[in-house]
Amino acid sequence: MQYLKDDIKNEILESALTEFRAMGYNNASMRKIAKNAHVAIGNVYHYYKNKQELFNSVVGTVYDTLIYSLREINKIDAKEAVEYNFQQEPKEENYYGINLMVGKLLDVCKEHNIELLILLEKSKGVQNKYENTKQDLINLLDEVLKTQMLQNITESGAETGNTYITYVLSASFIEGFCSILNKYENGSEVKLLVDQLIKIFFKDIVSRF
Amino acid sequence: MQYLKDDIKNEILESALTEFRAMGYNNASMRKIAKNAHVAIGNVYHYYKNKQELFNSVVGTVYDTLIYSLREINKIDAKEAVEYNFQQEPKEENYYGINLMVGKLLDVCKEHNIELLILLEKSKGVQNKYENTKQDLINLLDEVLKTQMLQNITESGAETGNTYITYVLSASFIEGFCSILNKYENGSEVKLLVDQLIKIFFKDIVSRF
Amino acid sequence: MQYLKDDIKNEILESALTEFRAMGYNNASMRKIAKNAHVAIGNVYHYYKNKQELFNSVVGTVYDTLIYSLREINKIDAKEAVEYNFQQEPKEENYYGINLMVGKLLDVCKEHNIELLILLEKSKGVQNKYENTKQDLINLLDEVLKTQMLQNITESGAETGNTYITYVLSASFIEGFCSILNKYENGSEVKLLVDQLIKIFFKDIVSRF
Amino acid sequence: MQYLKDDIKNEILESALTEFRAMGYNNASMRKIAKNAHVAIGNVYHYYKNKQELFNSVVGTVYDTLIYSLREINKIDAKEAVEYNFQQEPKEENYYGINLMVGKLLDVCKEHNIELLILLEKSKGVQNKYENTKQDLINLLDEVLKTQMLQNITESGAETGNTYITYVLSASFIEGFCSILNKYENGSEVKLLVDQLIKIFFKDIVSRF
DNA sequence: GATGAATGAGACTTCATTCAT
DNA sequence: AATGAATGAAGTCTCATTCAT
Repeated sequence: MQYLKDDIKNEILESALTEFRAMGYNNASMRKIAKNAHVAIGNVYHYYKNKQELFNSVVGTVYDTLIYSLREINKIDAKEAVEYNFQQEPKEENYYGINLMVGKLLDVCKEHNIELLILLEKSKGVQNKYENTKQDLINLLDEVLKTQMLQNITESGAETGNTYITYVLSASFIEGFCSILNKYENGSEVKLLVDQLIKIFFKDIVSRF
Repeated sequence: MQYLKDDIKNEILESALTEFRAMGYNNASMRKIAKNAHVAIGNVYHYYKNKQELFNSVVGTVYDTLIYSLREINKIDAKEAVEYNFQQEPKEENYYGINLMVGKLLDVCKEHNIELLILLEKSKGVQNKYENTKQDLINLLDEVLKTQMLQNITESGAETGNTYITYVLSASFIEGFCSILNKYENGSEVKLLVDQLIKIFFKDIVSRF
Repeated sequence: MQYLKDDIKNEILESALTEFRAMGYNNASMRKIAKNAHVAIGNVYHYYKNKQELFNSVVGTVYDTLIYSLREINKIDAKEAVEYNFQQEPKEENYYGINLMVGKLLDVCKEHNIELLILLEKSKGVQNKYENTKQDLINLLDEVLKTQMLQNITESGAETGNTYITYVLSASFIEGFCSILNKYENGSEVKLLVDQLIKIFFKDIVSRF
Repeated sequence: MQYLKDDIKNEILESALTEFRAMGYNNASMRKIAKNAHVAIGNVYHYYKNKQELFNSVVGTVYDTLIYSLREINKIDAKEAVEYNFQQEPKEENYYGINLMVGKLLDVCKEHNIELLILLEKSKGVQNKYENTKQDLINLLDEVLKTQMLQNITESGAETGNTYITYVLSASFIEGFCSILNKYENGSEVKLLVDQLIKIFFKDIVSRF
């Protein structure tokens, strides 16, 4: 019975994963989730208290580890971050701590691309913490860019112009990250592409302002 | 009477614009649109057959001109595009036809930031052509990058690696574009930021592969 | 095994008693009953065919003895009732057979206050005989009052007015009785209060018409 | 249209009145209400935001006037109440301010027997103020009896015994009141019976303790 | 005997759309 | 042309009851 029970839970979870990914939280239908899991609607509610908690079960773990990582990154002072990376990799691959941040991201979500994707792109309408994850991520990246990169640029004597540009870069970088997650489920392929994306975005970025 | 009728149509359109932008197609409420237009719900249906057609009327024109431009750009062979630009601007600002493409984008939508935004970000759930606009745009940009930029890279002897990276770049660039549209409604401010974004993305891009 | 089985049945019964009293028949939850009895929901249905029958088992005995008593009282002719009481208690405490009736009530339910309470106040929605117990009780009391008390009043030359007043008195007396059951579970305390209630209701009642 | 609209509202209201009276708030079905009003379920929600507000519309007015009266009665000090009545009626019809209280009750609800009945007997499960109306009424009456009647009894040297008896009397009196409301919709018939009930309950009550 | 997973009708509620006025 | 009342399918969720294990 235990075995069967887990089977059903998984089928529901997978059906939910599919539905949430396809429709987003708000437009996902509990009925459709039940149907595609070949389960009566009431049974979905046997395993998950409500839609919110089902969503929870889909993305909760990924969210928690993500948040934990973000806090870790926040704790590390900008300078330290640079030094920390310095000891591990050649300076020119450092790109202002982005590697650190994205690396942690990839570590914790290695096997949960889709969940992370849902969390970032399909959680509109959820009544709680999840809804703002993408914003939080963008804002954190924006902050990192502002405190580190912009400083370098100013020191170099160049004009930064409208500082909203760092937010734009953050948003577009996160989007690029998401489009990689969308395409590849294999962790190592994701890593390769993300590394290339970081390089293309941030190598010599000062000179392009 | 014709005049009055147009007044009402416009009020409905503006109300719809606001609602679609705020809620997206699926979660937009016809009742709220009617209410904010100070019009009875039935009267909305007098002017627009249904939600779909109202959406049509909000983004249709922008969509049509956008599509027309995309086709135009598609017609222009890669080489031509480069030459075409070459005659107008210094080569190093050319960035492989991106300026051309984005320039056309900005031209046609100069006064219709919000409509473009809705078209690109808020059309999930629309049952027709509109839903894929963003994809189409990304795909076109991807194609441009593949036919021009990748060729240059190959010629330079560098490794391109996974060619999906151009798609990723396209997606993230379009996202950056959208985040600018989201922030600024003033056309010239948008242009300034978009130009900077293009520069940051594509200047010396070959060397960053 | 027989012993164990009875243990479980009893635990279910007690849990049901609590739930029915707190929620009433309609809003009682079979799940909660099972949970509080530390028994699987399926096992409740092993012992009791359905909610209806579980209710049966909770109040059935009390109902049967109650009905039996009511029929007994009905059989006893009004005059006899008076005489019967006459031999046991001083006349002025007789109050037209009410003591007889309520006394029997108290006798049969001495140890089952709560069941009687449920039967009288919490059986709304039950699809059978039980639903009308309170009505039946009120009607019987009404009949007793009509055949005995009203006759006395008429003989005394007073006006009885609207004879529905006896029904009203019956209903309010039963309610008073219930509110006592609700407050006290101890049989002797209940008896004291009920006796006082009878006195307040029926002593010299002829003179108050 | 206005005429029609009010017709429908009334039909819904009457259907709701019937359903609430028969089933109580919790077990009343919005579908049944709609069906018996010959109206689509959605249309009920066009007129009334939800079940709660529909209930509101059924009993709200009666509740408000009732509460207002209760507060008025509370303001009047016990002694004053006696004197106040004294100037209007012969003392022996006074019965410790009960007439005042019940008279006000009857005044405000003269044409709304059923609504009052629903308020008092069928509002269990409502998530707000209404649920406790009957208790409040009983408690108020209990207070009046305790502060006035019990004092008289003590002065007379008699034993009051368990003072819970006043609560029992209050509860049973209110029940009698409700059973009258249940039977008669005609205001004057109700008044006659209620007056008789008061007399039977409270005339010479001291001597019956 | 015992378990609790599974079922599905029905609860309240929303909303795009239609239609009589 | 304009109104908004009316419709009903579909949304989330509950719960008595059944049944495979």
